[in-house]
Amino acid sequence: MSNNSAIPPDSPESDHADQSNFEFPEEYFTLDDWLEDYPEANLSVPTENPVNQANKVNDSAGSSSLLQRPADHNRESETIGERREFKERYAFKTKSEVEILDDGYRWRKYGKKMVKNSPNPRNYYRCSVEGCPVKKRVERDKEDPSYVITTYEGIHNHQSAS
DNA sequence: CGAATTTGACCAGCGC
DNA sequence: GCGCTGGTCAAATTCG
Repeated sequence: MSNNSAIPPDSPESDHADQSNFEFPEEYFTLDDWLEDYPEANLSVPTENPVNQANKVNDSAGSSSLLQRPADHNRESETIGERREFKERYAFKTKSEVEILDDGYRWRKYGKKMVKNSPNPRNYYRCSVEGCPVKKRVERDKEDPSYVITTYEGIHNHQSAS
């Protein structure tokens, strides 16, 4: 953690469940930032090259630029010998007390696992809507339990159902 | 009653 | 070849 300078003292977690105008907390990090703090994840996570991945970078006030659909982010992986199905992956680090942030979609927990990188368990969620290949991975920060790392994987192909 | 959640076990991939 | 970590599924349970 060396890129965070301004942390809002307020954490809207149970303020309101408005799926139509849902907004991510002001404090969040991109996958790139996440990998900076968790270089080990880069080794385990089959992500692409983090070098040209900085196309969705934000400066400080860009809050909705990351919330857009990752349509421009999907691309086939070709690289190294074996081609693997590239999947859209978005990691956000938010300051929340609860990991069940209502983002407008219904998530069904399908697994819990304890990772070695953190003393905290990692929760696996999946979209309750059939046909939605979207998966969500929620994990608490190993140093700051107040922070929650939410990793979205996939794209919703249906309207927000709640 | 139905759906969602829980925990445990199993499986797969990768490393050594 | 074996071990480890991570991920997923399944069955049982609980809540609404």
